[in-house]
Amino acid sequence: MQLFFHLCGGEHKPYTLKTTLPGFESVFSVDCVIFGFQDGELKILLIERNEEPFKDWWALPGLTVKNDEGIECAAERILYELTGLSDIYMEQLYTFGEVKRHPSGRVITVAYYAMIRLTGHKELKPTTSYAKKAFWHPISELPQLAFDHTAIFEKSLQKIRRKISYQPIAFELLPEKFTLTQLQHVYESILNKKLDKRNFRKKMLNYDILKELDEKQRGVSYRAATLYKFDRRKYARLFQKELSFMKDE
Amino acid sequence: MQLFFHLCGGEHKPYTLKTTLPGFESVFSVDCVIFGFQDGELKILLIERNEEPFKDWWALPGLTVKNDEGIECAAERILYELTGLSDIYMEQLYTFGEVKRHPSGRVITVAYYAMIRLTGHKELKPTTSYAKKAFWHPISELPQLAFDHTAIFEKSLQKIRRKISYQPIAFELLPEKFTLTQLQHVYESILNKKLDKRNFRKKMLNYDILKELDEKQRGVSYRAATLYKFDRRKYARLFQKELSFMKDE
DNA sequence: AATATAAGGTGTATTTCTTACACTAAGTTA
DNA sequence: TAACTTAGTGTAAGAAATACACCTTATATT
Repeated sequence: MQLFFHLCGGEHKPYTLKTTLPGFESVFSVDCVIFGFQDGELKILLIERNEEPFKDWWALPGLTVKNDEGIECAAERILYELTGLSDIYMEQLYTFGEVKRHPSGRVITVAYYAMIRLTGHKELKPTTSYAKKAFWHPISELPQLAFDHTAIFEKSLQKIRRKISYQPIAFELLPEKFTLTQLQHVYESILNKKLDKRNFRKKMLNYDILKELDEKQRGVSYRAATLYKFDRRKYARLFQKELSFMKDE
Repeated sequence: MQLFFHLCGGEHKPYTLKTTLPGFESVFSVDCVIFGFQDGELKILLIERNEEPFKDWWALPGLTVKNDEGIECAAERILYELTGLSDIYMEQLYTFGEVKRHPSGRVITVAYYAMIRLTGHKELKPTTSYAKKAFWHPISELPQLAFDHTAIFEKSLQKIRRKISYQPIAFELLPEKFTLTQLQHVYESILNKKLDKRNFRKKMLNYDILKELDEKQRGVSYRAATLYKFDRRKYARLFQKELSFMKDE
């Protein structure tokens, strides 16, 4: 029954779990890299911590997994609490279990990444207690992050860079109806390189997974572009073949 | 301080952790899919369990992570205890955290996969207490596995199938010196499809990551093939470009 | 020594994919 | 109506992928 103290670990405990992390019923946590696309840039959602350790630092949103809760569910809970959204594209990224990654004791965290559609107006919910505020940060200029969160973020970026070349995840960041130029910008910001417009369109249309709509973009000055939709049916039909999107260089 | 019982979980406890899993100091475990290549087949190492639950079933080798032990280290421990090998290619696969995946309580497991060189003679060490024996099983005819281990295995296979197309993991399964045909057989058994001999060789040699040796295969009846070595230096030079191995169909 | 056996090793033509590249068209604003 | 800004389009050259069949060579057998 010494379990608790074992879990809290030996040599390094500037805080005990009991005092600093009330309700810490488990040493599993979930951290989440939430990607969004806004103003032509790839961004992630960070919170400003309201608790020790790393009070006032920026961090990835995270939670402790409840004992009767699946890890996946915990990840969905984070998203819901912060954004009010559910039914979001989300994948497990990696599990970080360095003995000393958390200064308060042994905390193993399972990292997820998610992609959400930012329509631009949608407000972030007033954040939960452990965070003062939550903000979208462009990935090109992230602040220093708490814990090993910088490493977690880097890993998530690597992962989506690879993934975007064989799975249609770019669409998760765009509104249902989008222009080819917007889509190209998503690819460009994830891959961090410029793509050729004509080649991009040719390739993308060739996959035959988009549906061209009768509708044009609205509310832009200058010529409006045609809108497209991602066509899940067509994609599913092709899915066996596993497209190779934008294999580049 | 009810922590322990929380962790052991609510509705489902045919066994208590205390009695069935002595020394169960943590609810993290590590399970490992260990791949080897033998007799032209891809195999994995399974143990026959010597303990409840799932006594007498085949299972992936697994361990409980110690409180002061990194997850990675735990994974290496499994390998070492079973095979006496260390310094092995090993990667994290996925974390399985379904609330009910373990009948004795909440056990979150981090799965790894490893690839080892089977020279054919090397004996498995007399196994540890929780296992009666350990055996190499061809992946084409696996028995039913304990817990959710079948799902873990399937995921590992998916992962290496993808990975082999962009990273040189096939070499991890072969002896240092190998023939091109052996290499092709590794690709074929991971991808589960026949490849064209001439195209395979052309492609593989084109990458320029192999070193042709002055040596021939020995001990075979019939014509001996030239031996090759994987050249890590050459590979590192090319690494930026990230080869696309055997992208098929 | 001759023959049979089994795997080793090689090249070419076709098609498909990738890349590089620049101008006209259309809608909006002043 | 002129100026601005983005939309939208095609082709040629090079690279990579595929499909395909036979001769060579080392060993084992007679």
